[in-house]
Amino acid sequence: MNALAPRPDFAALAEPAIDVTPEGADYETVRQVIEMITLDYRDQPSLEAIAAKLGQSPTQLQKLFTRWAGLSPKAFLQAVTLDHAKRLLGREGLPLLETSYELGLSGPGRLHDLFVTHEAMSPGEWKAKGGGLTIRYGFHPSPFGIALIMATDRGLAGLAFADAGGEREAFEDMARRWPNAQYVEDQEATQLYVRRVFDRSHWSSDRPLQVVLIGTDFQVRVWQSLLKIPFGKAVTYSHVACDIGQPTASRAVGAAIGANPISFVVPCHRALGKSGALTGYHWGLTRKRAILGWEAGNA
DNA sequence: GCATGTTTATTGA
DNA sequence: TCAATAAACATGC
Repeated sequence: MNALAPRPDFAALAEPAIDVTPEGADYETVRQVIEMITLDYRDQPSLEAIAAKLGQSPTQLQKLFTRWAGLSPKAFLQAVTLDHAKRLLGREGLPLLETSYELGLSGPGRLHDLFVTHEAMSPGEWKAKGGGLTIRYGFHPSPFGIALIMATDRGLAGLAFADAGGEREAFEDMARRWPNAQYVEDQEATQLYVRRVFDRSHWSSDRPLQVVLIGTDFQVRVWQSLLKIPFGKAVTYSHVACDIGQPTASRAVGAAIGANPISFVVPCHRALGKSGALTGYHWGLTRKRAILGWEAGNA
């Protein structure tokens, strides 16, 4: 009774059913710019050279990028350097994590930015690997590429990113986590979440976003810890390890963070290596840079 | 390069 | 089926 769960028909998945927001359309361009300047940082390509490669005029590109990130390309680059990252990490100890915050499993977690109430699955539900669960999903344009949203009737359960053409891959990646769940495409249901998550003007404590954390006990503890990191700030993997009371488990923490199913909402992008270096990101280091830089520009 | 903790895959009864 | 064991990791010295 595994692997027999009906899989959606991707051929029928066609083009985005909703209108593409400017930000959504821009990301592809932005992504290429970031990739280019970070990969070839050795011989820092000029804005002009980059624009030429993308077939756009330098001024146009400059404007597009600034509108997207809130930062000029140059400032953006500075925002993701080691030097800046160290500043984000704050002074020694665990400065960000011991803020007033109640850890009750389904209590309203007080977030600094995106207000979220989280709820963990019971061990039994976890063991069922999604069995008996109906998950509605949909693809939507987002400021960071195509976003795949997955939701149960108890709240948001998954958020993945994909570049154009990678939708199927992203779906498989997510579906693997809960192999026994029933998947139903429902753009209408998931669209609500996209707006809530990616439009900061919709972030409010009045109507907190409802999310469901589906994972092992250890993973859920790590994710809850991540939720305490304020917008535009960052911590190291070992900070998180200390916060959950296992200072030597930083590597395990890394693994758990990597398994986080709700990227962006659970800010896995705000975890850095101790040196301030960006270490890894399930959905691509370039995207991690993009999100971090975007937060720097919108802080 | 080695210690580290958790999860997942593998093996052998 | 199940437990013991090994291998894989978004780390940190």
